[in-house]
Amino acid sequence: MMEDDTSDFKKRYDAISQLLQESSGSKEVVLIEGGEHADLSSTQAFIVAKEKKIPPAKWANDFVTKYSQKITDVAAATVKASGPYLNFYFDDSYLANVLKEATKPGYGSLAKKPIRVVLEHTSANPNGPLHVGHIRNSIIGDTLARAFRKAGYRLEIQYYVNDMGRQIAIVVWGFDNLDSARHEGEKEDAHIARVYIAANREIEKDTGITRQVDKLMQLVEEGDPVTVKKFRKEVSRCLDGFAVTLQGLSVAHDRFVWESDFIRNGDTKRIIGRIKKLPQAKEDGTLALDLTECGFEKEYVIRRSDGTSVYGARDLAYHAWKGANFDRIIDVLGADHKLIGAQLQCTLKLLGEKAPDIVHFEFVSLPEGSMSTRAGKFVSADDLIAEVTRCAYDEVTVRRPELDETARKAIAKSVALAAIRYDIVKVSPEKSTVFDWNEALNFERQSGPYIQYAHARACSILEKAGDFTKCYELETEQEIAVAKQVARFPIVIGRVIAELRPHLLATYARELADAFNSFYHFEPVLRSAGTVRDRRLTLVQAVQNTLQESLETLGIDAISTM
RNA sequence: GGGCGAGUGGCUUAGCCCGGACAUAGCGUCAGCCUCCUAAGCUGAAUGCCGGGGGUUCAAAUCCCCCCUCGCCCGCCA
Repeated sequence: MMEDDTSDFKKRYDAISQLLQESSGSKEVVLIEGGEHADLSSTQAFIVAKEKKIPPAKWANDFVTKYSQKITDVAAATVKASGPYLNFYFDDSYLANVLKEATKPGYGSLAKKPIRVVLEHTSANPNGPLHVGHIRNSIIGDTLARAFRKAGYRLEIQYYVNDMGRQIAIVVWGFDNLDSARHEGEKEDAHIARVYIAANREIEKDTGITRQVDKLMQLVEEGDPVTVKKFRKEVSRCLDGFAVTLQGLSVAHDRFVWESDFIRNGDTKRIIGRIKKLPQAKEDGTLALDLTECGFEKEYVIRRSDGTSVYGARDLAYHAWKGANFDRIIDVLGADHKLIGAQLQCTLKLLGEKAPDIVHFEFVSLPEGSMSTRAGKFVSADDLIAEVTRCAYDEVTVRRPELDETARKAIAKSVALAAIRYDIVKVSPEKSTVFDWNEALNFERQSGPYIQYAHARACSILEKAGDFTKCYELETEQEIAVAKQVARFPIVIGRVIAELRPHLLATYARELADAFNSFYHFEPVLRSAGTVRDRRLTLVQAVQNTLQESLETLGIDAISTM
């Protein structure tokens, strides 16, 4: 297992960084990834030039003559000046060490940490099936969760069930008042959506229904047994439907936390009591908070004038509970929750509670406009999975006609999952997207199946090779380029965690596959002999293992044939 | 009106937080590559005032200011 703070790369980085600081006498040290130029690069010369009025290229040259030996001694690297740029090149032991680590199971795992993290994602209202917008939340959240576990954290994944919202009250009203029998073979969440859409149409025609819905909400907050039971029943049925969808996406939760529990157990009442005592509290029929110090113009309402709590109050109770049981809280939320999320963070800080880190993602819309469960305007995740799986099956059938149907179906299922998850996770969360069937059904480059294919190719080579002696001394440019990509994996895992940006891993996996494919076409493995064959097979094994670990962290099956 | 996010070749997209050496890749277009380890692949070509304008800097896609366009939010809904 790789220790993140003692890795070979980090050691060399730190040593070089130290020498740069020493030589420049500057507080600021610039040491960056060298990319195509070198293993590490520095533009320290420009800083020195500014501070000491020494021409940058001259300083860089002087550094090389004065520090070459020291660099070799402490970091096993050579340094060259390229004009004002300093380029550092690690010696052969670097990539040899990388290959040794990368061929071990679990490569990229970071040191175990005693930190307990709770990560909440998806948490969609149970009033209709998950659609392509919801699953952006699920996939970002699940990928992040997998990365946290890979990075050695203790993690619990939660789904916060909004079981007392207006939407659910509307659903319950629909079941009480409309023709609402389930159709033959209809999935439970789809059934609920149908009733929800119908109920909303009735509300549009007759606004008097709104009062009946309000009454239901009041009853549920009071804990009226019959009403509570009705709410629970429909919410549970919807969650059963979600479970099928989420399983199809390889997305798992450890715990479902019900919003109404925070009313029942008194937590909401207690947190309202604490909020009342805050200097920012304003009680005037309603209970509200003045959050101008956090930059919010409008008051944040906690309790209605009729004495009932709003969603925000329950959410505060939920987060206080999370804070009491975990060291760190992470929430994955849509961009529409930015304001409410910031208000939540601010209020928790005022209360002296842990505030969550919130990962926001922008909206997914359809070519014809934004999605709406109420209007029945959405592409459900179930339809997406079904359609992508169908296309994947056709594709497998064309490519591998010799396989039996069961095998082709199994591959199609994994390929479809890869296509969907990758298509969503590859885009940075702050980009709003328009759902595109062509993109979703594309299994070529920059897709999940492309990376799976590179992995399957590596598996195939290893299978045909049989036993071989490990050899860690690489030589050709292609081999070295691939190994350098392999080396980045633990660093990428670390960055995904630090920046809460899972798409970095998606980009990385694609780049590793690119490098490997290029190597594959230029350097024969099985047709080479002796140590050349051994070292290339060792490299293929490192790539196979790294791709497998990357894919699994992305929640994609690392299949060995396709 | 205010707040947040986005704007990168025809389309999609990385890089932006933390400024540096020819701006990442895919789709599409054009030209090639399967008697050879899986062609869901590889190679090459064309296509970019990195939304516009100022500024800071030796150096700006990246930092600062202004403007434009698009999305989201601004409820005693959740």
